[in-house]
Amino acid sequence: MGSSRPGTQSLQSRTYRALRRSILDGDFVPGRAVTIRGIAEDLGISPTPVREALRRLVAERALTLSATGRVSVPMMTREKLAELVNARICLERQAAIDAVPGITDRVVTRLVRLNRAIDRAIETGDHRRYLVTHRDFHFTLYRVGGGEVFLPLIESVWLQISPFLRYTLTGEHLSRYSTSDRHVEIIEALERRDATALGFAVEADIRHGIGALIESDWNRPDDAAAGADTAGIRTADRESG
Amino acid sequence: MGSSRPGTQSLQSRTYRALRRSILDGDFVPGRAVTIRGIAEDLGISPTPVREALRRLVAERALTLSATGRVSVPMMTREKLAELVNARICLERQAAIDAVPGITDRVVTRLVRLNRAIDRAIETGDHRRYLVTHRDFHFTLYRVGGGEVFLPLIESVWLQISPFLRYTLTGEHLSRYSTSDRHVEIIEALERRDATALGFAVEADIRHGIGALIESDWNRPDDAAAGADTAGIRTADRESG
DNA sequence: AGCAATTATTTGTGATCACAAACTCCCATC
DNA sequence: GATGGGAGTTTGTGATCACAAATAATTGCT
Repeated sequence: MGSSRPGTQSLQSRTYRALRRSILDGDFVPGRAVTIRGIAEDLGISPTPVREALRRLVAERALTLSATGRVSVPMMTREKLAELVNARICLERQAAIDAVPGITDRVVTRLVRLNRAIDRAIETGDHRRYLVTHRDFHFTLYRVGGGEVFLPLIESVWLQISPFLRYTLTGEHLSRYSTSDRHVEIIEALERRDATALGFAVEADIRHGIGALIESDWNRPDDAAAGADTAGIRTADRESG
Repeated sequence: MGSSRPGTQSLQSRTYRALRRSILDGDFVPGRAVTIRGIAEDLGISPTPVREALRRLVAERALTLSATGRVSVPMMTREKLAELVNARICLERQAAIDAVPGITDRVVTRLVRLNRAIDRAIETGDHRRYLVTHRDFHFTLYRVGGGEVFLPLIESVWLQISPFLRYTLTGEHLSRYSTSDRHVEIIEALERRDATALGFAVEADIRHGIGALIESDWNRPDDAAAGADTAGIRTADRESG
């Protein structure tokens, strides 16, 4: 209605999508404040659609709203990360299992190709491309059996984890803790249409990918937190709101 | 900031809470259109905060946004309900299990008391009070181990199911399919701090509560759907957006 | 009467504005 | 030098307005 052309989506929607993508791609630093007018100026639009896009991301727990109304990228705490991993396992194992009946050879082929793309990203050290292909691999699988319920829930969890990945999947970790071998297990389970094995493979993939990186980063919380206004992990930071 | 008094919450927040409560309490009829200006007039406020509250509920999947931007209470489909039940089982079983370490006698006592309140609501046929106490029972449990991750996810699923309960948990069903016996199993598992048994009890409670009602309503989809502008269940109604 | 086209109304979108709370920066004071 | 207070700036909130798309109502035709 406010759209200039009929085919064009709403400004609020496009803003939301742009911000969401930035978050998933790891552009948002935990703890950074996000202002409505700031983004509005960057995009050359009025504050109104930006406000709505931000509030939507807050509703999806991708961003947090302080008691004073300020929007910021949430901090990660040890407890929260543990919960997020639990939630990922819960939801994604079920989503994968639900996908089994709908799995075709075509899907498997695509997953194999995506897995190769992930390996390439790791080899070349392309962090951003790794995040994109890795995400594509998982959601391609979940979309198969997926409906309107599980996918949004899973996306919400991924949005909450994504800003934190900046501090973990970088440099040496990226090559050392390659997840592609776990993905191979997932693919093999899919080829056999073995739901039980698939569930275990997905759980192993999640635990391996996140769990290993928790320890690696937990033992030296200073190198990331030292940098300027950004802080990676705080032990227990109760937020109001 | 826009708040007239310092202690007062934002209008948008209060509007959101009011609408959300109405949805959970079953006041919203599936298929009904919700207009921004309509609610704004009812509450005597400007459209701005109402729009934000609605968009937030859309983000939480409590309401749907059509391609034209119109907000309405979502329709229920067979597939969607199955997914919602799966999601409830996934998330709530895990939330209950996570709660076990934090369970105190005090919590158990409160759950027993809430369970009695549920029974009273069933006996007196107070549908609204049943919904409130039933919800309170579950979330009291989940809040124990609960953090900032699982509870919002679970709440989102409940918001999606709630409008549909209007067509199921009414009159005869309310008394016939009493859930309190399943709640007793939950309480007993809690008293023994038996996480495994608790998981099964929660799953049984969810399957029993929803599953039985699926059949009962599925066999006669006309009595509810016949009424005026409201429609309860549609077999497969692909929505755009 | 049934149906299509046209008009009228409703409704969402996005911009702008006023206001107050929150934040920042600076300086005076201890 | 560190701390507390105060002026200036930034920021979120909510109201209002203009506009276009969508829906509803009405008219006109067959």
